[in-house]
Amino acid sequence: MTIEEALHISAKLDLESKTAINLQYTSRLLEEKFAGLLKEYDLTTPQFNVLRILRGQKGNPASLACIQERMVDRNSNTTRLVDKLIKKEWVKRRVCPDNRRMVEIEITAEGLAVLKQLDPLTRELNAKNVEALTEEELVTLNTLLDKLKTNE
Amino acid sequence: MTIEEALHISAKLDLESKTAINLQYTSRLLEEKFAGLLKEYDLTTPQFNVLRILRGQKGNPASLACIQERMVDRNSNTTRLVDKLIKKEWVKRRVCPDNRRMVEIEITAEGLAVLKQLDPLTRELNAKNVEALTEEELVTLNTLLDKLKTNE
DNA sequence: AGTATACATTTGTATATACAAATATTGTAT
DNA sequence: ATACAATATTTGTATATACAAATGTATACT
Repeated sequence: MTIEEALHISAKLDLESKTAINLQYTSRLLEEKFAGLLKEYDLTTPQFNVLRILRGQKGNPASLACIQERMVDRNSNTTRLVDKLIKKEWVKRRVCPDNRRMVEIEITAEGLAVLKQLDPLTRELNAKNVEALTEEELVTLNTLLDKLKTNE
Repeated sequence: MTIEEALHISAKLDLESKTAINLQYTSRLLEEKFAGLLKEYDLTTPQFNVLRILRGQKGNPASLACIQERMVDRNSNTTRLVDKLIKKEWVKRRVCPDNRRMVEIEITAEGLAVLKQLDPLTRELNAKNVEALTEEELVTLNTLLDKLKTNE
């Protein structure tokens, strides 16, 4: 399906705009499916990302600023995002003893268990979402996306 | 920049997950820049998309359902989205005379003027956002994205 | 020490979004 | 005609998000 078909665009778009729009549209399709899976586990995408970041810390706690820095999604109000996860007891928070301005956030055993349960499911869904591409095409796509990001 | 670097991921991801995440992350970078431009013109991304869809109608009005169908973004509550645009006088709404359940939405001259003003700016921004890729690479990227969408 | 500045997080508030239920209109079957 | 289902939109409500201002803590300067 071309992006013109998907959006019912008749006017001819320049290649650059077409690519930018296509990227966002395609991404949105994947995001929605992913959000659907997470919802079954009472998680939103930003919440899931926070959990994943915390697991990546391998035992070390992370500050709020650290989490924000690594979020894929818009990251405003990480405080309240973490509040939700605390209420579910998937993370815990304490004031950093060395610097009481900072806060140390850590994933709990329950949080790790949820992620562990989700791991095969997210892997499976991701695989399904990109199954239209061969391995070689996946490598190419990754390379192009990485190149795009160097732009910053 | 690889996606592992961007997200500070040390664990090795399978190629499929990596690609899915990379796609969403890269897309988000573009989206944010685009939203920044629109904001200067008091527009959100969904609002901009509605205007663009209406312009694409070339004079024919569109129903709410028609707009929803064509939206790139999540499309819940198109009613209130259109309300915002009406308040700015960039679109107008009237009940469809043939079927009074339906509503006919049309872009105004002011709305068209705003889009016209934005056209070169969005084109320029899109071009800048993908400038790291050659024309050939852009074509390849588009092809891969189109292929990915056939999955539905 | 006292004051100003920078830093990290939290809170207030306005707006946006998601989801379900409600409303209004039309089409269909009896 | 009447009742019932289908369609298109709107509204209520809870939650999420964005942005700015506020809070509390640490650092630097005099």
